Amino acid sequence: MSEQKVVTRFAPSPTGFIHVGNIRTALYAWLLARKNNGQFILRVEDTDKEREVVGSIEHIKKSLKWLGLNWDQGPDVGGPYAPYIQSERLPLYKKYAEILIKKGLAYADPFSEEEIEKFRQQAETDKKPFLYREHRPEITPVWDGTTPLRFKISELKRTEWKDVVWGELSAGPEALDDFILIKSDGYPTYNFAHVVDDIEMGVTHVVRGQEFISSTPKFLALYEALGVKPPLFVTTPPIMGADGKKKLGKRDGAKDIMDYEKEGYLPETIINYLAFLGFNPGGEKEVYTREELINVFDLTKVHHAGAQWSDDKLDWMNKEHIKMLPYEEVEKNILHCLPEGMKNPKLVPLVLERISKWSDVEEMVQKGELNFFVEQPKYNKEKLIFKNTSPQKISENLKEAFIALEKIDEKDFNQENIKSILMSIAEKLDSRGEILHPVRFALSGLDKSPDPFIIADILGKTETLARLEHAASLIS
RNA sequence: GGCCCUAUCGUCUAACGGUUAGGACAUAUCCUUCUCAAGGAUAGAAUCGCGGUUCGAUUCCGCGUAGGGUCACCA
Repeated sequence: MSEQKVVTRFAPSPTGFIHVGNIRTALYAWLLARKNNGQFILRVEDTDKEREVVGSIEHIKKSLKWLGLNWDQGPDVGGPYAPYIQSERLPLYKKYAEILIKKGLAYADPFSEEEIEKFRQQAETDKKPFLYREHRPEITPVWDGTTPLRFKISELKRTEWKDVVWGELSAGPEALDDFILIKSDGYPTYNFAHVVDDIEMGVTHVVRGQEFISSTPKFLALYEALGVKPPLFVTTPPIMGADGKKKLGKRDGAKDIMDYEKEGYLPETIINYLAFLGFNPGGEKEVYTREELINVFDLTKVHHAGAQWSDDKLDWMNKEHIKMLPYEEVEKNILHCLPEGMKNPKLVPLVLERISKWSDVEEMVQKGELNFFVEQPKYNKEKLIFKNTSPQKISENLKEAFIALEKIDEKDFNQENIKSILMSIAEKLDSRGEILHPVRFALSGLDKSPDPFIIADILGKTETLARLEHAASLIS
């Protein structure tokens, strides 16, 4: 009756940054562990020393931390199965290799890389899948560690297994091969090392992308050879690029997850969006907090087909998450993005409704959309004219606006009062634009801008009146 | 090429044999408005094809088609 504790892991290799595809797998593993009060392990699979990129472990940890995917065991925090870096666990793989050798289930590979390459090319010209086992030597030398150690598939059979997400899966005997356990450089292969570690660390749910489905029969053969019951397999669907139909990978321009931080997306947005790309709890709610996600996450509702990435929807979702932030938080972030001289809380509401992510603020500034705040705009006087209204009329209206606004007390010079007073004038005209347009243009100098009331409020009484006066002087 | 997997609006998805096939993003129109943004409303838009099973198929089965994955001393 003892309930098995859920143990999941995220096991990246330090070959650079991690992108959304990697992160979603990590997220599902994390959600699964959190939902079940289990353990989430971070394990570094650095067995390919050639592809290793310096600094990537730190970068990956930074990415996970930014997203709040905290790990219970791993490189920094340690844990009962430390170390959590595969290159520091070499003796363990050796030990497992010895067990297999003793059982007669592993042997030294006598072929050179060139010879194997020839076999492979032959298979290709024959249009057949390459299987090493078809070249398996009769007599194998004793393994001395200088050549690869291969796993000996003992029984060629159809493999059937159950995946938590995909259900019943199977593969023919051609999926089985004498794969390499330990490379000639002494490091284990992924195929071997991850199985050993998952066994040692008591991983209950192996969460990974569907690119591993086709090698699962090999893993199962290895579990069988070691006499260990395999864990549950949780296979996630791929994420497709936004334009093409290809799986999103680094080659197809998949971005570093930290780029999303730089662009000003909230980590909650990334988590939410990623969780829903390939999973849906049912119902019509789409914006979820981290805690809500943990609650509703359900492996049986993870999809099988790939889903296409959409920046549009991501932006929309980020807006939704910004709305959920306390206002002080929003203000802090927007002010942070504004350059010196523009760091004014009054600009925040105006900016807020025009952005979907923090970096949009910088874009607004760059486009000059906020320049009206720091300087008297320069423009041609023709721009003040509203449609067919005569310059005389425009001039009169500007003066009338000036007089009306001048009457407002300095301390009452706010959006509401400005609006009511200007609108009362506007209503009497043939078209409200006859006054609203020149006033707005006099204040902003922009074809497209926020309404004149908010701009006047932001500029303050003195500056507002000065700009109206300037406009009137241009046109008269 | 072998093996494996997948298939609902343009996109993300809901509907665990019976619905006018629902929602969201995007798009369009309208309202609000001098403009833009935001907000509100409305609209168009889908079950890949062909056969079965069934009183009834988006849903189950087969075939086809299309897409994806994989076949390393990479993970």
